[in-house]
Amino acid sequence: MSAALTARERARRELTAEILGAARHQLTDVGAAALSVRAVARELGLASSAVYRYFATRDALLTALIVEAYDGLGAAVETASTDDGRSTRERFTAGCTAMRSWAVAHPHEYALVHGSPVPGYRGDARTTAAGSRAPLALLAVLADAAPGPASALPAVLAEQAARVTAAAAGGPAQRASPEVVVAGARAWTALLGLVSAELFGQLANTFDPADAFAAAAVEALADDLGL
Amino acid sequence: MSAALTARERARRELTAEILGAARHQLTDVGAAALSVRAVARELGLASSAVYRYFATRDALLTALIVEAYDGLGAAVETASTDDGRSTRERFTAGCTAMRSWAVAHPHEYALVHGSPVPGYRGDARTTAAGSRAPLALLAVLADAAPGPASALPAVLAEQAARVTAAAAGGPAQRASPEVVVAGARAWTALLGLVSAELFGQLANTFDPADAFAAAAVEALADDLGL
DNA sequence: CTTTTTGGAGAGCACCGCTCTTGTACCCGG
DNA sequence: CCGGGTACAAGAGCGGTGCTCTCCAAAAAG
Repeated sequence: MSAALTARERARRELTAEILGAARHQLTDVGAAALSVRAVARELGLASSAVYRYFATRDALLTALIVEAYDGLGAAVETASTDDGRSTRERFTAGCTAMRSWAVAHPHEYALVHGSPVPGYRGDARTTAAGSRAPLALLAVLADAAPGPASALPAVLAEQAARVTAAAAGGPAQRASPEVVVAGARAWTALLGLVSAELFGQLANTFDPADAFAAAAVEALADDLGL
Repeated sequence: MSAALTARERARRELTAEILGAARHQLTDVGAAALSVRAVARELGLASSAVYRYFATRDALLTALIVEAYDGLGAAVETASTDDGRSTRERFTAGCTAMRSWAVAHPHEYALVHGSPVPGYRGDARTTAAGSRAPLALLAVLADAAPGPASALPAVLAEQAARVTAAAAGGPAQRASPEVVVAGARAWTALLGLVSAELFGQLANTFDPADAFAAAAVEALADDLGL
């Protein structure tokens, strides 16, 4: 009964969406740190107290934006690395490049999810699920690739890798061997570092327009994975 | 004439140091986002307006803390990777491990310098100089190592690498070949990503106690560099 | 039609960064 | 040694913040 909504329920959904839209707009405009509930209310012509009927706290609003950002990043990486006849290496580098492109296009959203965490903030199940999309997409690409030199994995690492494949149940990443999971996680953190360094100004005065550096780094990442 | 200080100058220096100490204390306590000038003043029994005689703005106070953090991190990496007969690989992995240990011990300081930048903040010469210490220390270790497969560097990258060695004039990192500079920068961003992922909660539910993962990642980093 | 629920608006609390004014203590030159 | 200029702490205050409370109108439920 999706059509049988009372006027109130319709209004509630619409206003929730509008608040989220205004918050999104303000996020891309001034960043998460400067995002204020009062400004969102102002943009919509509401009293600030009214917004709290829809999002109990500023953090709840941020959480919704975090999920959106994770989903946007995950979708970008997934579509860029889909299994469509290309080689594993091409799919992997395309996924990495998509990750960087999305981050460059949405710097505040990227900072929101991969920058310093908000002081009192605790991620819940929704955010961790959404946050897994992008790394799992890359892991799915690697899942069928030959596991490089099968160095014996320490017990802790093997067990943690098993946790990852368990979380990926149902997806193609489930097939990844523990060695590949660990290598994939390394590659993912390296990619995070590459993009974060660029966006957070760590490359200023050195590899500043970072396109060439990022391209080389992604290729080197693929090399290191034996692709 | 360091002893010939007027009472005012002495008081000024002491109070500046005390303010910085209180700010440092509050930073490690509640993090940069929640650091407030008023709380610093409260901790010292001052009026908040008095603090502004010593630091013109909250950002100025943060800048001082940023320089401190960069210096602490740089010193840790430098001492851990000093040239004392150990192999290049050992010095490199020790430097990487020191970087992670420092970050784990000082999470808020690490987030301050390598997390999402403060909205309106612009780093000045002091911060960039201090910020170069740690990566340059690692580059110094790599400087004399054989440059891996000498893949022809794109012109942009070669020129940017030259900028790095120029900035390292006088230090041992100056001797690094462009290929080594690029490889070192890749390793540095990878290390940043590794530590950031751990500290910022990106590894939650997967490689959560990250000691084993970090150790494996650092070894892999050394492998990839051909050490 | 009455009662209950819902969602606005507005005032208010405690905090923030920062500025301005005011009164005092110090420093220095005559 | 003492008067003028200056550095400085304090306090009030401005405009902003997140969030809570009360109040009231409108919608839903009975």
